[in-house]
This record gives sequence, structure tokens and C-alpha cells, in this order.
Amino acid sequence: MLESNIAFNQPHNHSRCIESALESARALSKARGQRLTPIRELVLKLVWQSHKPLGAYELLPALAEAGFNSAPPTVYRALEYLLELGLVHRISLLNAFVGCPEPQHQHPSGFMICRKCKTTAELDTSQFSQDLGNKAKELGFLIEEETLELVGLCQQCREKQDV
Amino acid sequence: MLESNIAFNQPHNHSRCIESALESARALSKARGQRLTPIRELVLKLVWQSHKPLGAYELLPALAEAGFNSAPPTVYRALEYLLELGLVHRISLLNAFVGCPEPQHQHPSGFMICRKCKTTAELDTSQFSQDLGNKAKELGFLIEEETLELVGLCQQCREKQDV
DNA sequence: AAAAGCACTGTTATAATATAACAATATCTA
DNA sequence: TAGATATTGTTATATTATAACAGTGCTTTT
Repeated sequence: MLESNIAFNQPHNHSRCIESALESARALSKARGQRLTPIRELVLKLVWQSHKPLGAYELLPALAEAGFNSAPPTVYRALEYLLELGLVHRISLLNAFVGCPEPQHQHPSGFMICRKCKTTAELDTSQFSQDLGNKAKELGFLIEEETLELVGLCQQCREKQDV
Repeated sequence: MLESNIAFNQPHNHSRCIESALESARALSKARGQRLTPIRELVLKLVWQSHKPLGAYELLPALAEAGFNSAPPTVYRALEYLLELGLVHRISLLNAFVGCPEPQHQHPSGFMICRKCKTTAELDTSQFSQDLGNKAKELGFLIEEETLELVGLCQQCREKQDV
């Protein structure tokens, strides 16, 4: 569970995070007979460089700067691709996207979103997921996708008094 | 927990549901020194008449029909009011709104959303909430709001084979 | 009753997010 | 190389939500 805490512990080797995400991306793309094109790679990097979820329209200027076409469909397509690969998550409450810290081991997860600094960290929810699934099943419902988004305050923002 | 199942069991006295929501609305409004105006009452009824979440723009025609102004701010204001009162919930994944089945007893809850028929039912999550809070706290995060949205298939849609 | 204060609504405009539709190009496979 | 498929470019538009300010109508105080 340590990795879930990374985003709330400022200093860590973030470029290594990104490199590892890129490797996953290449491997997954290959396995699917698809390509990690320059646009997709750039979007992946951009999303991963931030611990705060980024909106699609925030990514456009960076695409333009890198010399790519930068109309909305371009970035939405890249994001859709990365979402399918499980390398990026969409935070529904923010209409924004974050990197998934553990693309290799897929586990049910939620997101802790600091309402002040917007820093977002993933939280392993395996321990709840099964019970939740059972409870839903008792009510006749078959869960296919879970979205858990927790808004609150991260440690750093709590320590600064100005709540 | 039976009430969580209501939406998935077609026949029930729905007008009674709505009447009870209206009573809550009147009581809560009074307690806050605010008014359950005709617009607010209508929006509450409309949202409650449906077991499927309704988008804000889906409500506008009904407002117009009832002779009210029907520009977006009107309906968003009414929804905001009802959200504050806890009589309505916003389903973030759908950008849409549903009635809260139990406005009196506030408890942490999630929503089961059928991806086929869009019927949505509330699920009591008290039993998970505390553990979740503790787990987040260990990571330094203080949860203030939980959003749990479960997409899947309801019983009726599972019984019809055409998944 | 007048006036002040507040809650509520009307109205116009626009922001922010997301997708449709089709044309053009690049890459892969036979 | 040709044909099929994946990817990108481009234009237009749909969908969801809010800003800003003017007007209206209660209600409370003097």
C-alpha cells in the first residue's frame, strides 16, 4: 500500500515512475497489435508528470507546443486509448485524468482527491471490493465497474491551518 | 436495506415515495428558513418520478410546460438547492440527478447504475465507510465526501439475455 | 406604511467538456 | 504493390454548467 502514498510524500523519483509507465504502455500496445504513437506517448507523459488530475483541454497547449495537431479529438482519442490500456484513469468528479500508479497489477481502486491542492492518490480497495460485490449481488445487481472517489484533505493541506 | 432494492422491483407505491420526499423537503426548507418554491417542488417531483437519473437539460421542457422560465440556471439552481437538502443526488458518471430514497436517515451510500436500462438504486455503504476512512487516515488523508458509483447490470436486464 | 434587507427568479451570454462525421495519411499484411 | 486497417487531421457541433446582473417579491424593522 506504500505506493498509494507516493503522491502525498513529495520527493520521489518521478521520472522513474514515468519510465515504467512508458514501458507498460509499449508492452500493452504490442500485445494488442496497436501502436504507442508519439501523440499517445506524449499524452501519457503529460498525465504522469502531474500528481494532479489534468483536464483534456489543459493538455492541448502542450500538444501544440510539441508540433502536433491540437484539436480536442486528438487528445480525447489518446486519452481513450490510454484508458483502455489501464494506464490512465478518469476522475469523474473533476472531469480530469491521472496516471495509474500500478498498471501492472490491476486491482480495484479508489482515488483520494485533496479539495485544496487537488493532489490525487490511488487507494487499493481490494479488501472492500468483494464484500461490496456480494452485497450488490444480494440485491440482484452485478457490478462490472467500480468508481470510488474520495474528496477531502491531504496531510500537507491539513497541516497548513488555512482550511 | 430493503428500500435499496425498490428501484429494481418494479411495482411499488411510487406516489407515496414522492409524497414523502415532498414532506421532507417542506420540513427541511422550513428548518433552514428557506422556501420550497413551486419551481423547486416541481424539480423535486420530476427527479423523483424517475428511477433513472435525469440530466438537467431533460428537466427544462417540463419546466417550460408548467409555465416557468426554463433557462438552464433555473433548473441548476433548483437542483443545487435540493442537493444541499440531501433530497437529490448527483450521479457524477452520468452528469445526472436522482432522488435520494431515504432523506431522513443520512448514511453513506453508493449507487448501482444499470448500464442497459439506466435504472439506478442506492446502496447503504455504512459497513465499509468506517474502514475506508481509517485506511485513508493511515495514509494521511481525511475523507470529507465519498462518491461510490457502481456500473453493471440489474437483475431484470440480466434475465433478458441480450446483454 | 415605508424602507431596507434578503431570497428568489429572469435573462443573456458564455465557459467548459466532449463527440460526430468525414477526409487524409500512414502502417501493416497478403 | 494493392488492399485493409489503424491513426490522425479538420470542421463543426453537442452537451453540461456557470457568470453576471437586473428584476421581483417576501418579511422584518422602524
